Amino acid sequence: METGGTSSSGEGFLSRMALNDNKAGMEGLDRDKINKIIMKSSKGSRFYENEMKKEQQVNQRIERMMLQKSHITEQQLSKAQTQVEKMTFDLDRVRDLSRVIVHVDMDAFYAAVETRDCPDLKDKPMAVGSMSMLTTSNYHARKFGVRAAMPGFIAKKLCPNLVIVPTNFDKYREVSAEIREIFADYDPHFLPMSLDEAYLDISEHLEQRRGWPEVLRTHRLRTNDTGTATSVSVLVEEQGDGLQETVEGLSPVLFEDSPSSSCPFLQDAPGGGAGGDVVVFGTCAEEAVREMRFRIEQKTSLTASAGIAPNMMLAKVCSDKNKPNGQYRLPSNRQAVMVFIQDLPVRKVSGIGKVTEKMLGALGITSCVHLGQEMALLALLFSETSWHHFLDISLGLGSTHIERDGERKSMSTERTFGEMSALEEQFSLCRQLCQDLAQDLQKEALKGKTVTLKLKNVNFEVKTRAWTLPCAVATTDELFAVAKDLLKTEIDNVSPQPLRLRLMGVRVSSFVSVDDKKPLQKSIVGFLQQGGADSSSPSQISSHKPVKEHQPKPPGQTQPFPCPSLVQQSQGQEDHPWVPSWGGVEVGRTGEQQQSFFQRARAQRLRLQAEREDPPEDGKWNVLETRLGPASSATKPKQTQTPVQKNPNTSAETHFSMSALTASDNMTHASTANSTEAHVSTSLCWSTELGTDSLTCPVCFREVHTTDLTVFNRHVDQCLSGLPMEHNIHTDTELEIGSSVCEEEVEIEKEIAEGERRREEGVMKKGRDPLSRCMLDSLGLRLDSSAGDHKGLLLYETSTTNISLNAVGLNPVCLNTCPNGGVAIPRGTDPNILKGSSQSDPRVCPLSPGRPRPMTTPKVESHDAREPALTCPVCQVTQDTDNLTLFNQHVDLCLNQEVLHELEGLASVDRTTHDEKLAAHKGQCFRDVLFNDLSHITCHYGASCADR
DNA sequence: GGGGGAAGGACCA
DNA sequence: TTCCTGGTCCTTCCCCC
Repeated sequence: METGGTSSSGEGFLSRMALNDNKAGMEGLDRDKINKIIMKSSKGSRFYENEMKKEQQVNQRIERMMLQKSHITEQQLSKAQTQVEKMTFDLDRVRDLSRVIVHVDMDAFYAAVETRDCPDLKDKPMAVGSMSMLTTSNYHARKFGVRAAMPGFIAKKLCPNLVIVPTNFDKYREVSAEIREIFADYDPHFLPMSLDEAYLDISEHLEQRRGWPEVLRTHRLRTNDTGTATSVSVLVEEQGDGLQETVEGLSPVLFEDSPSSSCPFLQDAPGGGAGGDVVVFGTCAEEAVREMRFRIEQKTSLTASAGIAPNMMLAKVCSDKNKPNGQYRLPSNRQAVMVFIQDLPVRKVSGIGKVTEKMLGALGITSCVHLGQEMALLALLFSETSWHHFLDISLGLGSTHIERDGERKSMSTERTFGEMSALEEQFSLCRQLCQDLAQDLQKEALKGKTVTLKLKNVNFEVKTRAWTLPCAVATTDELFAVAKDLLKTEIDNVSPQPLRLRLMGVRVSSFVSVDDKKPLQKSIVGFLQQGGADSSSPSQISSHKPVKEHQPKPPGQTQPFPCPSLVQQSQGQEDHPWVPSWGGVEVGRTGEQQQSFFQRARAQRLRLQAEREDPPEDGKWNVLETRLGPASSATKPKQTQTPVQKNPNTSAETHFSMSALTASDNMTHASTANSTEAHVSTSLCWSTELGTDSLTCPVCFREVHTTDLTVFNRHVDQCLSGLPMEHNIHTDTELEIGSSVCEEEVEIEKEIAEGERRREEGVMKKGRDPLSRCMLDSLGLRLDSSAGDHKGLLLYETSTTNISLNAVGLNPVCLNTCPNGGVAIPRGTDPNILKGSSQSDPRVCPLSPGRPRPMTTPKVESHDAREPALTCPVCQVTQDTDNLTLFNQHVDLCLNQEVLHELEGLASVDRTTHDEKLAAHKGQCFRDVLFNDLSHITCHYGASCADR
């Protein structure tokens, strides 16, 4: 078949942009004339330039292929031929011709619906879509070369009288639902491919149908207002197994010459078509399909075409054979299939697009018969997957089993727009997309681990950037936390030039296993964010099973952020949906917002999980700083301690440095001294105060008498690190004081490193984990020597029980003896936050001195790890297992129940009172704010930290 | 060398 | 002036084990 792909490169235009007339109603057009108009309209545009680039890439691919072909020896070819023949024999032997598969496709669906609802359009060339893009066109328009996937403005040049009707998907969905009701009568498990198309396996229906009395195959003809019948269906007798081709009347909606009332067979309908009022259909496959199409037409006034064949691939091709308003049956025998395949152009086969067509064309393959002849060559030039597919096609093989309820692999949303360069707009859109996607995910109760950002710049170059997390995410904030970092990376990559976008999309994939698809548990974080954008959204912190997953390394320089933050945004961002959260306070026109301790702790947990799966190369566990990946130079992330740069596109009021966007990720980062480490500073840039001689620290709320943003940022870093009040720095000269804390951290790190080293050497004993000791020491707490081999985790945050205890490295032995009697704080937690309590009694919450621990998890009275039975510390029921994994799962479940219970209790928290108390804390140190924040959780126990 | 993630692209409706 | 959207699958490259 002569196609635009194989012959037009020398004709002065791009073959990939040439008219694709591989569509019903487009036969016999003046392709040259149409192509000239298309090229004239497109040439010089960015789109055209990009298409040219793509065309060159395909040409290069073909060149490489041809080069490869020239090196193939006779021996190789002969060997491949043997392989192909063997495989052909095997495939033929198991060929399944027993099923009757039907592919039904509505004729020019959207256009037909619009024409039905507006009969004036019937005689006019029309298309559905916009000046930017058409989704479909009617058959009048196709005569001008106007087709789906063509920009409206080009279509207008081809056909100046073209009427373009905007899409109305709600309407199409309604009609689609009506059609699907009919499909279900023939195959309750039919497979819808889109609103207007479906595959059905009618084998079972046909078996039943053979025994049906005539009355069950009789359908009444709907009449219009004038009493004339509207059907255009044709009835035919069964004709054995020969090829049957039946072209019928055209759609009454689409075509003027619809032979509706004059249809002769209605009077002479075989099998008892009674007086033109009713139609009786036969029992064979064709009759069943005809009946289906008849009913569709009677119900919707729209026509459908259908293909009947022994497999899906052939059925699809057959449905196109007699379009519109026709059907074609390919008999179920090998000979008929092979005859049918012989002259079939490869492009007609679903799965072979313009690129594959062009590549095959370069090898002289245009029809399926060539495909079979050159299979040995194809086996040497294409991947196994590809040539196996080609072999199937050449033999007329396809799927005979309609895959029902196929599992969704990904979900995404994307938007195309005019050029967008302003950062605020980009981040705002990014958040909007995340929000839309989160809603969609919620509808299907899905959560995924891979978040992908798709960007198309004004030159039509598409980039995708993905990040895979250790646990599944689904909420707006979680998605945005990742997406915004990916976006920021791309912005940085082109900086100082703006990122000029025309499309942005967000996708989630790597959905968690079916077991985890149960309705998502509401987390406390989500709960506390009532009033936020998706307060009802479930949170996806939960990961019952310990995640055993390889944490990918950043893909080279293009991935400056190995683990995008998962720090939640707080509420109150309506004015600036993209405004980042950082350090517990958010700044912007929306004012100051508190970020909960749990949000930060959660980010730490995620980091901890990541580290547990993939320890840093140097073998050290980061306790005090946010590690952003291996420190190897090849993958070392960018330093993003960005100085404030006034963006000319944004007002001073709304401008934020990009560094602020990631500040929240690094809440616990305490060391600003170690500049050689790959980390992101918690620098904050607060341009609302640019131009004044002092800046107010959003952590301690004090004025810092400096206009040097570097100095100011360092101050904020220090505050965020949780330094005691007396060490806070409020002038330029005082800044250096903070370094003493860094030394302390270095000491702790050293000890951790030593401990890890010793552990690796096998000299460590249970309960002597240096990290635990270090943490405890730093807290002034004592480690119970019987605590078992918990990995340095001291616990007190109770609300995160939807993180598996396993995931944070705590086993039931630890649970039993852990001074907190319950839940872990990941080891990444900043000890400085905990220090202030200076508690020596491990049974007392360090955050709430003098108060009982908030965690009410009952302790196990006695336990011996050697005993086969373990008693659940939550429900107190002895479990009939000695398998710790199973036991842990049970404890997880119990704890989750507890959390749900707690959530109910939380609902009664008096937030107003709390907020008032919080306001009173202004001016106090950040640690106080954190403690106060915790009162959100604890006050329902009657032990609010704020009361102290 | 195999497995798996990331990125890009082909293809479809 | 103006060229979509949402999804799946495949290929290639690269890193890690």
